[in-house]
Amino acid sequence: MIIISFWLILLGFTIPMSKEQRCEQCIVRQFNSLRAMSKEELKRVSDTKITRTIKKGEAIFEEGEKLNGVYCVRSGVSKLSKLSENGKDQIVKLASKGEVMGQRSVVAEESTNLSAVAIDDMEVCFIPKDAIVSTMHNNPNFTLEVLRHMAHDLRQADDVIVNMSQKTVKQRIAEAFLYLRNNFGEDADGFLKLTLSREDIANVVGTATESCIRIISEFKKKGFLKSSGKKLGIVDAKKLQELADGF
Amino acid sequence: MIIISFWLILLGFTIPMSKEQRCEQCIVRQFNSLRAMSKEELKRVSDTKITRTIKKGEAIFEEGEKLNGVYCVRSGVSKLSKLSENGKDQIVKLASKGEVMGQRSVVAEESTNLSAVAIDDMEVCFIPKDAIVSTMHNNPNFTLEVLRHMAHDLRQADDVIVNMSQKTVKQRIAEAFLYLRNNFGEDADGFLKLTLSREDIANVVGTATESCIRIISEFKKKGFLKSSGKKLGIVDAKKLQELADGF
DNA sequence: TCCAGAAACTGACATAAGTCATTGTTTTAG
DNA sequence: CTAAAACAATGACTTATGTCAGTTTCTGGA
Repeated sequence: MIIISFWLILLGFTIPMSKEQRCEQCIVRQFNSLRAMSKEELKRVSDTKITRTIKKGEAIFEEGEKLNGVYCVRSGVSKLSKLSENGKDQIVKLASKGEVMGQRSVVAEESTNLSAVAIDDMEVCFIPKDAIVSTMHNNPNFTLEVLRHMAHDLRQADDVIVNMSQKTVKQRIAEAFLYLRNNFGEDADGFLKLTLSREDIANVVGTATESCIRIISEFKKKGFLKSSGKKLGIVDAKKLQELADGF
Repeated sequence: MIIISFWLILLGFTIPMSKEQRCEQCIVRQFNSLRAMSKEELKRVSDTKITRTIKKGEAIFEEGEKLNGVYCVRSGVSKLSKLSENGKDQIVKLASKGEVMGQRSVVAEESTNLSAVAIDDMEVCFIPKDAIVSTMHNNPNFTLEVLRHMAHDLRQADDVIVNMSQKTVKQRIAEAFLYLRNNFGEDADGFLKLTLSREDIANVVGTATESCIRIISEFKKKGFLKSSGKKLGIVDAKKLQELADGF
């Protein structure tokens, strides 16, 4: 029995941070190695950072590009997606404040397999490859922490594969909503803070937009969800959870 | 356009080896770091190995177990699978000669999320956690190589997720056969060397056994596959490839 | 403020894939 | 060698999901 929602696994998790966060903290936290990076290393990373503003809908990088560094999200949310052969986007992860995008490509020295597109207006900072690579060469503990983090991610990818191939679209949509609430929160009126288009939700769960809309409508009719304009909110989390778990 | 078959990605790849292979070579190759491990380290790994024989159908380890080491396959083939909530097994990888099982759990210090069951009679050797962990602590290059390997795997896991959610069962079965031929080879008569049950094939592609059987029958009727007893062989690889790519 | 384009929604329909039941065919253990 | 068990095959049927086509509702910019 899987205890942690697989959407939580699929989409990663947000790391809470103060407003005064610095980019190097993104790296440190994402790589899970606060103690493993020395002061000088932190400083070097900090010195080389470049901040960039990205408008809603704009791309940060595209599938196939060679990245010569990683991007750390300071504000806003980005979708990391991959184009399938039939022309559909599959969203593999939603990256928000404190998360790093592009590490895998930098570590493996391959071009990215994912595109990053802003869902909101965003602010990201760029950390050049060299800063990371040289730290890894000089600091074994840092590398080890990164390794642990990746082993963990890899293990969870298996869970996603199982869920993708064995849960119904309805179950996956129910989980997606619970994930969105748990990770991006809800406002005072009980609506989800992060508003995704139906198409984006469909691309997260890997289904057709129409199917997604139909199931959302059904959930609204049954009183599991509510909506107001573009905003969606969870009414009956328990029922959604039951549904996601297969009754 | 994905060039490498995603089954190749999903199931990993076999590393060719001589009969005189030693377990430490499994580790070195799997971790892709022949040059990164010193002689003494190799010796230590070699000294601590324990060889075990496993009969067809027997489990090497089960989902949820804590592993205190990794297993290296010397002969035979093992399926690494995960039980889904609805009681079906999803095969995530087929591990054969030269491949290491359980690294992720050891590195991440978590219990396994996968079960390993022998498809053939097998011989595996066990390398205790300590041997690996101490090498990682003392040899940064080794760790770095392991990290690169994992970053690569993680990237490919995304591809599998996309294919699982966006290809039809027929496409996935076609790819599975091409994968089996490319990675386990065929005998003089053109039959696949590795014979999987229909149920196992179904569990690899994530479908019902009956659907799998039906599609295999269809492929035989159309002259893409041939069979003789339990053995299956590819007749028209080009057609299968076209089918897998979506015509 | 109004309009154009995007997004959301709905219906009708086709098709892929799962389930259940039954029978035939191999394997394997005794 | 034979019987029981496991595996493969097939038909009939249901259900889930995708596709196409069209309508309504939002939303941002001139």
